[in-house]
Amino acid sequence: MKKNVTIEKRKTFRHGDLRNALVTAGLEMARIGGPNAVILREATRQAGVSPNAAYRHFANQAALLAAVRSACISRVAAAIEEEMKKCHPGRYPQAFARKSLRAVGIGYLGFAMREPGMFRTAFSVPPPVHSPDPANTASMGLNPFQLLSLALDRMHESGLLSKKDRKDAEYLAWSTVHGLALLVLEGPLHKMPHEMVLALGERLVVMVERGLSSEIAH
Amino acid sequence: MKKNVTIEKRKTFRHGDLRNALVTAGLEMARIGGPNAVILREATRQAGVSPNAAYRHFANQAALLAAVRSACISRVAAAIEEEMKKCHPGRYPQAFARKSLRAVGIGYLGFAMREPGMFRTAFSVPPPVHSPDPANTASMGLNPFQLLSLALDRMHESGLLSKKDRKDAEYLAWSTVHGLALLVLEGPLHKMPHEMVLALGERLVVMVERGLSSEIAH
DNA sequence: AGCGTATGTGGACGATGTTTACTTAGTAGC
DNA sequence: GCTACTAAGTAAACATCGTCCACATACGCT
Repeated sequence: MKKNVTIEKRKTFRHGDLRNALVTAGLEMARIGGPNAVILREATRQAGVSPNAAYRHFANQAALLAAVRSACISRVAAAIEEEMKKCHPGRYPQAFARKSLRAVGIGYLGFAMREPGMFRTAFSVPPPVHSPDPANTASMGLNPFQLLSLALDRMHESGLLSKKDRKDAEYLAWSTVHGLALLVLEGPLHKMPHEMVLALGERLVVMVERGLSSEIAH
Repeated sequence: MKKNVTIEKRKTFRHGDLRNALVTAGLEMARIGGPNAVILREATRQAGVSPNAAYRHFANQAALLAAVRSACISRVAAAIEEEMKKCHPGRYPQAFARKSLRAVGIGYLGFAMREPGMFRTAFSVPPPVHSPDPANTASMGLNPFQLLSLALDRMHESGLLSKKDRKDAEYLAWSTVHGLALLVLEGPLHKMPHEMVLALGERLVVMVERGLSSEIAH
């Protein structure tokens, strides 16, 4: 029934790479069942090791969970990057800026839909995302928050956003997509069909783009 | 050390109101530690009853948690109502509509800041909020989602929102405030000062109001 | 009065996180 | 190359949690 992928009974007394094995196992559990599903004992089991061995690498299960969370955040960042790669700076900086902002929002939401467990794990309880912890980044070296900032900078530089409106705009923009994602993943919008979520996502980023700037209409 | 407030050793064999006592105990635990902190055994302990007694009133701990969640949602609705009571329909329907929408957003966010544990408990995993379960409502008989709908209806009726823009607007608006609340409560914005959160909340509802309608500027 | 049943009790099981004490083997120093 | 240090894994135990089973109690209906 249970396919223990990783228990190929090692022959060395030392595992060699236990810390990583535990995080990997935890990541898979998070992927399937969210943050509450990352069980310390189960991780050691999958690594083919006694429960206590984990305590040589993590202070407690919260520490393990924190490591798993970092990994999840990196995945989010990677998903956003993937989306951002699709937009190139052409001759119209404003179009580029808009596309960048949209990429962040859609990348974020897309990941949430594709990997609900990891997404929920990424954003719960005490993540030090704000401080640029390299463990949270993907290939560009930016965490999701910084990727969003980048997109907003492009908006500002291209004249789409005044300096005043640019300030703290990441919080507003992020709130929006994050809220939709969580309402769908573990909230009352639980059974909303995927395509509708994505359609709402499109409307949402438009709303953000329009709503951020105080220029047009007061 | 531990003040067991409610264990006044009953003399009747029957508790009389155990179901309620358990929910109350659970609510307090949720208030302090969020959904993960509502422990079935602890609830029975506080009610001065053996652990299994709970199973005469709830199928399992998930059922208890569901009841607690409903109570939490009611509190959210009550907080929103409180805020909505402050705005009266005057001679300017549009002003009334705007104030209503703002009331929903601010009431929601305010509750999230005041009662983080209950708020997090209210919106996690499988809440049947969508169906108008009377257990989720407050004095007006409306759950948070319906209160939001009401405010948006006022926007529409007063001409601030076209029929097209009105459609599904509750999802967009809700996403926004909910996202900010969760980012602050259990996300990366964990240590943001309260006043800044509320200031952002103000900007947020403005953004929603401006961003919802496609009339002005496309 | 008697009885059915809703309600509460006691004891047990498996699972989890965590601690304490012990074992093993890789490595650094002489 | 031997030895001693120490990082890494093991074993056994404990407290807590959710849950199941069998049993006890007393409320309220006939």
